[in-house]
Amino acid sequence: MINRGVAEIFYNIADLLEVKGGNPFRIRAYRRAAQNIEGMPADLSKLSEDELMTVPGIGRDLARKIREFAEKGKIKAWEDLKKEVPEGLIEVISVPGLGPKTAKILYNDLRITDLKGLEKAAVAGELKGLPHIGAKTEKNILKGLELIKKGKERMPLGRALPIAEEIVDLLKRNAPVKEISIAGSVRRWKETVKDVDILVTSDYPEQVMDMFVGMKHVSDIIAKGHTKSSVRLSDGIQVDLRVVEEASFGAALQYFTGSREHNIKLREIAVRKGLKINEYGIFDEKSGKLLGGAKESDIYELLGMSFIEPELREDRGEIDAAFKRSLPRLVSLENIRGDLHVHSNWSDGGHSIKEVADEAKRRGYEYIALTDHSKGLSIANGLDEERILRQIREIDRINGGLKDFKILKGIEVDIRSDNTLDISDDVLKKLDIVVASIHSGFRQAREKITYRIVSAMRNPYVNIIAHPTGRLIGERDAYDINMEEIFRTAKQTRTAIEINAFPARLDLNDIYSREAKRLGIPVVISTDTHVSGHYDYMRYGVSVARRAWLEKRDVINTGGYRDLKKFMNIKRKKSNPL
DNA sequence: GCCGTTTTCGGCCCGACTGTTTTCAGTCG
Repeated sequence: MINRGVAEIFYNIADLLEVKGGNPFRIRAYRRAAQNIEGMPADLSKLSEDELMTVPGIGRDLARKIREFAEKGKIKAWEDLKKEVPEGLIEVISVPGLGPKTAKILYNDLRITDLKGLEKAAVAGELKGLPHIGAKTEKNILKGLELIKKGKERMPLGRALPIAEEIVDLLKRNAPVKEISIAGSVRRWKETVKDVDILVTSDYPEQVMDMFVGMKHVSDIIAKGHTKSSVRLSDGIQVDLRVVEEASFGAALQYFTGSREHNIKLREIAVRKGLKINEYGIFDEKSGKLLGGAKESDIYELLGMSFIEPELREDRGEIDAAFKRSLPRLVSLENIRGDLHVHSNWSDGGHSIKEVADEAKRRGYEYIALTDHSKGLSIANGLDEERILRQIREIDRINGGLKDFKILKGIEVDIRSDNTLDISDDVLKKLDIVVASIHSGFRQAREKITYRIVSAMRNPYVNIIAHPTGRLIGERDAYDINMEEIFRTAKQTRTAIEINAFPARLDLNDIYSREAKRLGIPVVISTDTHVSGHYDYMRYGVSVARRAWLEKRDVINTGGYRDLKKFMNIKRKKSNPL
């Protein structure tokens, strides 16, 4: 799989060209190609030049470069470019407020080629006096350098969304706002985000801005204007607030939700139709007449397409589908009828089985699968065969006292490093549902780790593979596995793949989940709940499914208890024809 | 560098804010 490598090279070429001051559209072309490659589950190295050219954003030239990389492991044009431009300059333009033009001046006039040199010159006060650089800019550059040292780049959605919701709540209560909405990548539920965007309408924009920049946790006011302000909170996250007129709210919401690529495409289409879109509305190009923009749907309607849900706005085919009126009806949180990955205090959960069940029922679920850890995870007090049998009896007893709710007897069985499961089939077959997952040996070779998962799926009692790639966002990469083979086996064996809703996991991710749907592989969305508050994470799991274009029928736990039992039995019957 | 029911060449989204500037360039989203 060379996709990741190629995408990184294209991003790098774009950065180098930017520092060099290249054609901005050429730079955009590289970034767009890189982004599209990242969103592709198919292995690039297996595609011919002509096949590559069918990928949006890849033409003859980039197709050749990809083939070159696939065959020789390097790209000459990139090697040449690297010789030409000092690589440290890429870091230099990563300093907030410092762009390619300034970097060029710094390089030409002061021979600054990296962050170290930049800091030295800034501290010495050598920057001010250069064209377009004064004392204030120099100070801002020093500030930006500090920020980089703290290493605040992208943060997981699980951290950004609660912050966004808190600020929305604060503004609603304390500022004269009318309409208010989260926008940006948070509204698209992107798994990591760079900043938080909030949009409001108000008759008193100045008051809203004052209130906003005066919030308790604001450590830095980056900008403050009539319609737009930006602050940095003490934990490093940047929050942007925009105030618009009510007549523009929809257009602004559309615009500030992005993604950038999605918006650029829409605007290009608008231009071709003699229309103009900006954050204030959608206009007739010639007369300048406002045609719409109070509602977000105005934009899509006037372009002649279906409304596109924010989660789909990544320029991954949604615009074509919206024109053809063939967008999916996305699965929603309300569709979820139970949680199939839940822990109790029998292993490392925080509550008793009864408490875990009561909480799920209170939230409107019809069932849960109790899937405590198995003995391989001794650190989590995993269950051995004997305790599993005891737990089965205990669940039967509790189920007897529950109305309109079922606890499925399950286990999160450990797939050991030697491919075996750590619980015998004799015990697994007594359970309603078996979830299998890897908790050790992450660094094994690709073939080996793939084979472990494939072996688990071939076990007739294993229904679901939990957190299939093992990644922890921002902490640990996915283990090196052959997803194609895993998907193939999942399909053959009728084993479901989990979208683990834990915000640090979101595993499968959106791209693989979309591929799973394309291949017809059953998907479940589960929270991996350890304490009752974790049930709240379901919305993150659903967001991954929505970003993957999944519909209700693609997700097993949107069905009722009977459907669920039916799904589990298909595999057992298939494996045991008698 | 990509792309085409206007185009195989000449386009390529659009505006806010800051800081350095007397009218605008640079950066950002």
